[in-house]
Amino acid sequence: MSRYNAHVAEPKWQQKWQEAEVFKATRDESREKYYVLEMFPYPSGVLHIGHVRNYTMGDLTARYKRAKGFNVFHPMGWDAFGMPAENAAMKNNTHPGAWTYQNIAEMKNQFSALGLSHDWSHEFATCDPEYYGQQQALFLDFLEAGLAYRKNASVNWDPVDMTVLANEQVENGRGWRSGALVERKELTQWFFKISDYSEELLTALDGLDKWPEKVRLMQKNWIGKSQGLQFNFKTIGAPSGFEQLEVYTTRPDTLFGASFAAVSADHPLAKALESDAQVAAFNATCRQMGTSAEEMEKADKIGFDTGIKVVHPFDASRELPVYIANFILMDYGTGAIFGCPAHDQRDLDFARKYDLDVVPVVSPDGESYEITTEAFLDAGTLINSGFLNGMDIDSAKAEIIKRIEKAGSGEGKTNYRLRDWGISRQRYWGCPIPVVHCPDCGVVPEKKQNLPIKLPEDVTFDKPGNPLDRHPTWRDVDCPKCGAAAQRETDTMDTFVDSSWYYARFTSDKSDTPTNMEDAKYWMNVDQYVGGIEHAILHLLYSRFFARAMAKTGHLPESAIEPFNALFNQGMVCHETYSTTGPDGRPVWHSPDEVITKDGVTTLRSTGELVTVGPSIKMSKSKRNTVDPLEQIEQFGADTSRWFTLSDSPPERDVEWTTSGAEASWKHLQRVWRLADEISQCADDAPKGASAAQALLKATHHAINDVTYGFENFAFNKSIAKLYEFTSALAKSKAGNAEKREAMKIMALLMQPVTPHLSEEIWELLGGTGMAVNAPFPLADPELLVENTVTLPIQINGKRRSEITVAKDLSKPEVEKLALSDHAVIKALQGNPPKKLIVVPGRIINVVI
RNA sequence: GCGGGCGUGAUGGAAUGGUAGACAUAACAGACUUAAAAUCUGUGGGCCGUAUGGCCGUGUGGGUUCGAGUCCCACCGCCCGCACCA
Repeated sequence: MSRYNAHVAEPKWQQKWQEAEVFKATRDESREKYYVLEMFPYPSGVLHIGHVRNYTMGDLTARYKRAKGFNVFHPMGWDAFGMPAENAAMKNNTHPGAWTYQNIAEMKNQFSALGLSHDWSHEFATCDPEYYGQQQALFLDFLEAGLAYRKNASVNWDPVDMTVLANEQVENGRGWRSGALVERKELTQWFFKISDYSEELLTALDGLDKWPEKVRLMQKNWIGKSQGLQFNFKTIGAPSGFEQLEVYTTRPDTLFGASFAAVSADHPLAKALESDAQVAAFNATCRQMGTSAEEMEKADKIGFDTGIKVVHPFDASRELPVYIANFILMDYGTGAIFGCPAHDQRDLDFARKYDLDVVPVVSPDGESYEITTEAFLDAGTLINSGFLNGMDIDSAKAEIIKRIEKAGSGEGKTNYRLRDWGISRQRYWGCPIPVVHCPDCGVVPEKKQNLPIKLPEDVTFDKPGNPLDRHPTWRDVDCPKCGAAAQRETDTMDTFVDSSWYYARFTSDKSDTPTNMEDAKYWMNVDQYVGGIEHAILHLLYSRFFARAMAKTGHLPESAIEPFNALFNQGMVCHETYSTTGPDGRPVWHSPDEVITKDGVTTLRSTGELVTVGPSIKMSKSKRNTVDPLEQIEQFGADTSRWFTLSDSPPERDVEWTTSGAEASWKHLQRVWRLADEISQCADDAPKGASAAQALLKATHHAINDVTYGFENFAFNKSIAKLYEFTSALAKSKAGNAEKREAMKIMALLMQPVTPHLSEEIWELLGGTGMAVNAPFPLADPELLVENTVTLPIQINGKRRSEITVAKDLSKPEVEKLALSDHAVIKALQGNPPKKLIVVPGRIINVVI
């Protein structure tokens, strides 16, 4: 009996697949395509166990769909720009490019060891000039279409990394990489006009029915649509140019409850008043305030009374004080509000502090009442509100908007939280923004024939900041328009730009335009996208915007504006933690291979010291609870890792990596191999018994049916469970060897998307035609899934008491008769008729007494 | 604060409103073995009972239903996202 040796079999089959180019996809209009894509990795140089899970799931889908007859497109590439390369360059005195391409080479080897069915012929890295040159072409088209523009904006500035950070890269007021306190800074930056698509990006979410509900909701909240009224107050005592103050509100119905107005410290009015030292000092205080969650929780509402008043639009006798307040955001609405303390908690807190009026204008019962410490936010009837009295909130909103619009001092307005996407980064290792700054012509787009604008090779990272900025021979150029001495834009693009269209580039990666319409029409959209939930908003929202912008500029068909038909977010891989107590009383973490568990006691291998076993949490370097996928492959082979990451836990949930679980997977695969080996060594004898053969056939088709269901529905753990069952059934079967051989061949094909190498070995051993990877996926025969008899549980008053086995299509009256003659039922009825008798055909019987 | 999700054996988890705990892990017992490993077989929610069997059981309390892990209401706990968004 031979033992299955993964270390020999796996490289062998990987090579055979490669030689036969089985995963190479070519456009073929006569076949239905299926585009499977996993979020492409950052080439850190190290394959993580999380990659294994992500790419195994995508690979399973790709292999399964291939076996189902689809023309599967499964490309792979590298998200290769970004700061780690610059940091490595600084640390090791290398070039970011050299470091990156070295990592790519290493990671590609590690990926191939997993036996993934990628079509590498489309491979690119986003740092290839052929890729980012096309990205520059897209930028120029976006610029021409008005989708890219430059403006002065207040941005998050990381003083250590010396670059702008996106809002999401700021955590608790600190730069996510450097940990430095982030500063607000006014800079002229490039933006993409994603806000043009706010409404469309929101409404189109409804159509993404194969996306997780959670992701759609997160995007919806992120876009943050609100409907309200934007209008002008007349001011009294304001500086020249500020005769009016424009505010935004979603509660125009509460206008009669207004007791103050407030503006942001960054509002033009607040700035105009800064000649007053007190105002300047107050504004400075506001700007310094932390933006972290706890700080905001604790922060008091503070305000500065400017002495300016605004006049109530419907009661000229009422004048409201205008404050500068720390809780008003400049970049939402108009940066100015009116405060209605009775119906807004913040306004109430503020009013209590500065002793302002609190007048309820919405009442639950139509009667007036006192507001104490909590604002009233529910629905109700308008009171204390002149012409609005007696109306409900919606009518009152409509009425106010109507009157304000009639008076010409404002209009109903929809606002979105989503802001334009700032893409300028003061970094070297990114895609250069292809424009030139000319003293005479201003901002001049680079000519397309000059693309790509390549990054210079001769750069140093011995100083902080952007090396492009201090690279005169690269920076100083002639103006493309007038030829005068000018300077290149030295900012590069946010790396999220790179990943916003790579899926489209894969469809025609050699094209000298960003895409090729014919290819894009055939291959787009991505039918199944697989990746982590951490990209729920940014990457996926940016990609949705990009696809629309590319359609508008003629680079994608209209049908591809939602680039990902289906999205799946896989869970993380977790592991127990192991710690001992160090001399300073703090925990010392140990890696899984440093400890040993025997008889339920976990100790250190080296010293025998007792180890505290912590809960299973996300693998991280700091807790040292990582397992190295390469070591796992070394020990058990890739198929075992693939099998284990898919078993036990549902794909969307976190999976716990245990040594025993990995070993058990390995043992099971060995068992399958042994079974196949035994079958291969027996002559095909005459059928032993028709009933055993029939039972095996039925078990086989149930397995086909159930495994298929799991593969189709991202319930891979259930498919694995069914494969375990099928293995047991086959091992115990008394059917003849010919029947067992057929069952085992079907087993190999069912397992092929999960354990492709082992499947090939078994397929070959049992004389399958060609390679298993090219064999069609088995199809269940519906005839073999139905049973002739069915066992019906009998409940008495909803509790299971007995069961009867009857013919599948026995009539309901017959079943009732049989049920009533069951010994448990007779005993329970004691001669009385049942109150009710429920028979659910093929399911259950319930006797109510 | 707002929004969303989840609570099932020692553990990961199964269960179109219809026999709760499939499958797997850990554990225990047995077979094989001089022994171990490997392999195979079996037991496996709790309590009572020799047993047929009975009672209880899916975070807690209620409800709908012939029947609830599943649907509805309230509460408790945990997790995630957003957060001074007017």
